[in-house]
Amino acid sequence: MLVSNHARPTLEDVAARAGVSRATASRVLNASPRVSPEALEAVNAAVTALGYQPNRAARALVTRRTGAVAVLFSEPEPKIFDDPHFARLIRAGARALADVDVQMVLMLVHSLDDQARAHRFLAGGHVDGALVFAPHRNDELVSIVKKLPLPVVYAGKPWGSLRGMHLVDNDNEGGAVLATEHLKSLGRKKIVHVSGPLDELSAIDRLNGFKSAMSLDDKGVARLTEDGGFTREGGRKAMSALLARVPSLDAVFVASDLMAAGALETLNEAGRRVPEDVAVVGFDDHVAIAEHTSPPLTSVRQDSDEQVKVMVEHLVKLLRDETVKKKQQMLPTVLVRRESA
Amino acid sequence: MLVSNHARPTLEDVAARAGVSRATASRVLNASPRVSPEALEAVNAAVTALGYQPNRAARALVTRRTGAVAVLFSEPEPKIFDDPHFARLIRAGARALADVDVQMVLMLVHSLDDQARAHRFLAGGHVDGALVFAPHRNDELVSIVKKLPLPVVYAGKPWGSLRGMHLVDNDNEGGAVLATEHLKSLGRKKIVHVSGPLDELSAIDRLNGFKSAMSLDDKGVARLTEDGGFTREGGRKAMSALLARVPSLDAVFVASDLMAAGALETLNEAGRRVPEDVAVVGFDDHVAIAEHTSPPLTSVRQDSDEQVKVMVEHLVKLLRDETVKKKQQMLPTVLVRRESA
DNA sequence: CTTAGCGGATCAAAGGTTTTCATCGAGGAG
DNA sequence: CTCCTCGATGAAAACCTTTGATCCGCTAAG
Repeated sequence: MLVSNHARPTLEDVAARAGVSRATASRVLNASPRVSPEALEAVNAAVTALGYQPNRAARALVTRRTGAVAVLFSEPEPKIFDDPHFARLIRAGARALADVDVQMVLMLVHSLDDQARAHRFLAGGHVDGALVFAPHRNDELVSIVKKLPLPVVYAGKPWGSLRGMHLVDNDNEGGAVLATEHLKSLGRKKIVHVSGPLDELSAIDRLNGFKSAMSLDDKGVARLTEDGGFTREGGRKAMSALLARVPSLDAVFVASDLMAAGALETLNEAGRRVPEDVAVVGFDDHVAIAEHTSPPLTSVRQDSDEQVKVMVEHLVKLLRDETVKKKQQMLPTVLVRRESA
Repeated sequence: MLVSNHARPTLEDVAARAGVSRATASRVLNASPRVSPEALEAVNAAVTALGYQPNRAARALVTRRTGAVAVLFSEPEPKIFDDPHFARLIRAGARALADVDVQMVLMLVHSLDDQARAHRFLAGGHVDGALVFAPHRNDELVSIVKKLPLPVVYAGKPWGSLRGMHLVDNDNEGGAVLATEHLKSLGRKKIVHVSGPLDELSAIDRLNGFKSAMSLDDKGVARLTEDGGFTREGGRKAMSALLARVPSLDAVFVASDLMAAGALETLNEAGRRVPEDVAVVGFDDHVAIAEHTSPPLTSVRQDSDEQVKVMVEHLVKLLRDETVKKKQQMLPTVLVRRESA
């Protein structure tokens, strides 16, 4: 029967009820081997009887670990968070961390103030580790975090030296090759590319994939690609520019689904039929977008849920001081065929 | 100069350096009035010199407060989190909580397991309070949370009795009236409504607003409204059903922008021009949607950022044991005109 | 001159857990 | 029968902060 006494039971209470000392009770809770079966059972019984919950603060005080990790999103433009990709990452993080019973402390970092706050927070020892999403070039946050004596796992490659950093990346380059090869296999001859902003490494990797699959030199790249800034509107504009520059184009690989949606609008307005006149492949395979364009969008899938899951597993290992075989992991991408190519 | 000693400085160190006792140093940090100006200055100097950061665990242990609040999203269907609305709420929450220096612990609650985990967590005293987003009918999570001796502020009206509950709601009913009156003022005679799922109170409130603005009885409601389930696809289907049932309709008030996007597609396919033949008003004013439909969507704006901000302010007051004048607050909605009506 | 009052500082306890070290008892070896 | 070993347990220290009780040195009132 649950005691409805207002004060929460303490380990002392549990020990008393089980007829053992506080030390033994603690050992049971922490699954120490040096405890007799009888004691173990008695303590467990007392725990459930009293509805005992360890006091996190007290535990943290002595163990010097908090049982929480920070999840940092660095993004200078707040509106980018309307991107469904962001929601997906958060959801995946929440789930994966909950599964291992770790608190998720979410921090969104936009301004310099936010950076300072994040720094204080991380340096203050309020978390045991961090997951960092910082895709942009020369992000100050990365430099800050790097200096801290704190286990960190990055999503994708942060800008700068990767030495000793733990990260989980999607195979952006491989995905881009996949997409481009697919277009080539359809017999397309004039393939162009709408890239993401080149201050993000994922965009660069995708561009590089396109470049190598097409065997392009820098001049070719300059002619056949256009930056769409990872926005829908940017996708529209980039597509217009490419149509003007390469009127005979018959296929386009677009570095994100959102931009691809914009590009499709432009192609429609220009009277080009998809996929008859122009084949289109996107990237992200975000179903909420890809399934609702007309026609539905063929796209490269990167499994964000998996990425975050692997990041969490990786971080947990670091927290447990286990050795990790590979500091930097690469996740495969696959092509999902719909009607646009 | 920062001491690069690996161990973090403690209050004891600060006190020693300032030439006062630990107690005095503590009072300075907590802005107690009973401290001399000299002591205050000496302590502050020591704090900055050492880069001292209070140990959260130790503080939590003695004060019995954690400096963290939980943010709970209860949603049986995980995919709903792809809804941009969700990202917006999270972003607003992160910002508002960071501004008052409170940790945000995010929990997504889908399954019964998740509920149990949330219960353990909240009952375990790991947070000082909670923000709860649980729009659905008879959500078990609400009953669970209600029983806990924990300050909680709800987003919108949770199902069931509202006695003594703290909540911040948008004026859904008022917004629906606004939308409907606007359509009437345009001279429209046959106005119909695509509602949200009627197991969400926000959907019911919007339906009620429509009902009262149109002076409908239940029979009228049954004929002129259709449930679109707050999804794009649902919006399409509901619109089809309404077109079949009321072929002469000349306006529609749709209870969410996402559904409105679907409804617009259906109207296009049916050859009805918007707004000439059918005027359309949405709800949410989610720019990423409303500005990209064709034509751009007139919509009722509910300011989610503001809602969350007010929720946080409200919760903070509860945490400080301040009295709150109004337990239940209602935020106004406004009509944003674009081209669809 | 004594004493009450007061501002300001210190002392010490409390808060709940983990963990080291010592103790205790039983069982095996000599 | 005694000595050792070893496994299980308990006592107590340590983690760092807040806070009520206490104390000290002065001034103002009686």
